[in-house]
Amino acid sequence: MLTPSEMAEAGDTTLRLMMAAADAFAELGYHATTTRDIASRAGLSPAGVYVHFSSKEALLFEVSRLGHQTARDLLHRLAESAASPSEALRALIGGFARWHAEHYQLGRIVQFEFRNLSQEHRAEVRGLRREIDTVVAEVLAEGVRRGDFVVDDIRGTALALMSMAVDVARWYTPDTRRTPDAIEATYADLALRLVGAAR
Amino acid sequence: MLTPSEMAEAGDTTLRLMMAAADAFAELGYHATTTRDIASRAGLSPAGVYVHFSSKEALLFEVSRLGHQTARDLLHRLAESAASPSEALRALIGGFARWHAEHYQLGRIVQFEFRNLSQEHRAEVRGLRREIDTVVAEVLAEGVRRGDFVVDDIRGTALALMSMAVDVARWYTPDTRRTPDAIEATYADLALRLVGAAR
DNA sequence: CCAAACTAAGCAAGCGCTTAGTCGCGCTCG
DNA sequence: CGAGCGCGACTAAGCGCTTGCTTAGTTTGG
Repeated sequence: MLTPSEMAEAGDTTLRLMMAAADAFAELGYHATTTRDIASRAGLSPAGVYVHFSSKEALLFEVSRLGHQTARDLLHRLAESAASPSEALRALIGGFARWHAEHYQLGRIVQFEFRNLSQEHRAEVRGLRREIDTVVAEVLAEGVRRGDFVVDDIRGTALALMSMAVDVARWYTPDTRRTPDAIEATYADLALRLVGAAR
Repeated sequence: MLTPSEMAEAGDTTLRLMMAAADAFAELGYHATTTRDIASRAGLSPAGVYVHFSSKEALLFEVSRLGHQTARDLLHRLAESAASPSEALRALIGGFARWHAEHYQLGRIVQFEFRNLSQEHRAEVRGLRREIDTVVAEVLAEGVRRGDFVVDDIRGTALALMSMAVDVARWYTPDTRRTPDAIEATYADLALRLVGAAR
């Protein structure tokens, strides 16, 4: 019998492969990562990858999809549990920035490896991206309607807000001085400033 | 004799190679670009690249360095010609965002291909990056000193400001709806909001 | 006639992926 | 009950191809 932590470490081989691929893609980039590298990080022979995934690109797609779904679900949860547009925006941008720090590997793949997906897979992921953008745009629209925010270009402001949070994945590493806690707090404050929120 | 536009098109072969490489790296990414691709975009045989550059990485370095220097010089010019910290910040972030749209190929290489440089070349480019960050941080500090800006974390705010502008290179393409003009105006306004500038 | 710019041909290494088979485990059935 | 069978997980070996880069030679302007 395995303890829970052994379970998590040994895990299902498919999941272990996805974690290994996420690590490698984030560290080296998709094209600089070899299938042999992924296999050895997961403790398999080079051929072992193809028992679980039909191609290297299919593995990227599964990792990218998981990342997008996780991000979308996080944002939905954060938006729903907020009492006002101001609180929602704080939670959204703070939480999203924090997520890009804590899960910077997944974040990098989501944000920077999109172009390496096949055309069909890109189309599928685009749907998830639209959902993500919509969450933010709706909070902005509601805030403007209630007079809490002063924003002339909702889509443009939403884009800039997301840019701040997304870019965290580009510079964050575990030995960065700033903690995820501090990042969350900073970006939540900055977000409210960006929408001219009444304070 | 060549007309100026023919000069620019034919150009010096080294420059033509750098432009071809910038196009290819921006479109496909460094590792997905082959030296054969760069050569044919520049109208040379595969071997012709190595008359002018010792390796594919050396070519990336020259392109990256040119991009960093151009960006740094632009920011210096913009900061110097402004009469107040508010005007300086408007010019810096608006101009930087605009630059990342108009020169999104160079921008992508500067921001997203950094990790593919050799260790020595990374160190050299890091120096240029520090200069770029310092320009923004100094404008923020001066604005805070004069009481024009209200900012508690200067480095953190500078980082977020740059993130907004840098991220333009990730999503911008020539057929984007938003024009560089509109992007400049939007981001200049957003920058002033981020620092709580008196309006 | 020489140096610099360029090319045709190709080399060694590494790539994604396949093939042919081994291993071990649960299940049937005499 | 246990011999044997089927099957999914996995590997050793390697195939065909592309890669970055080199070599040996040709062309060309001064």
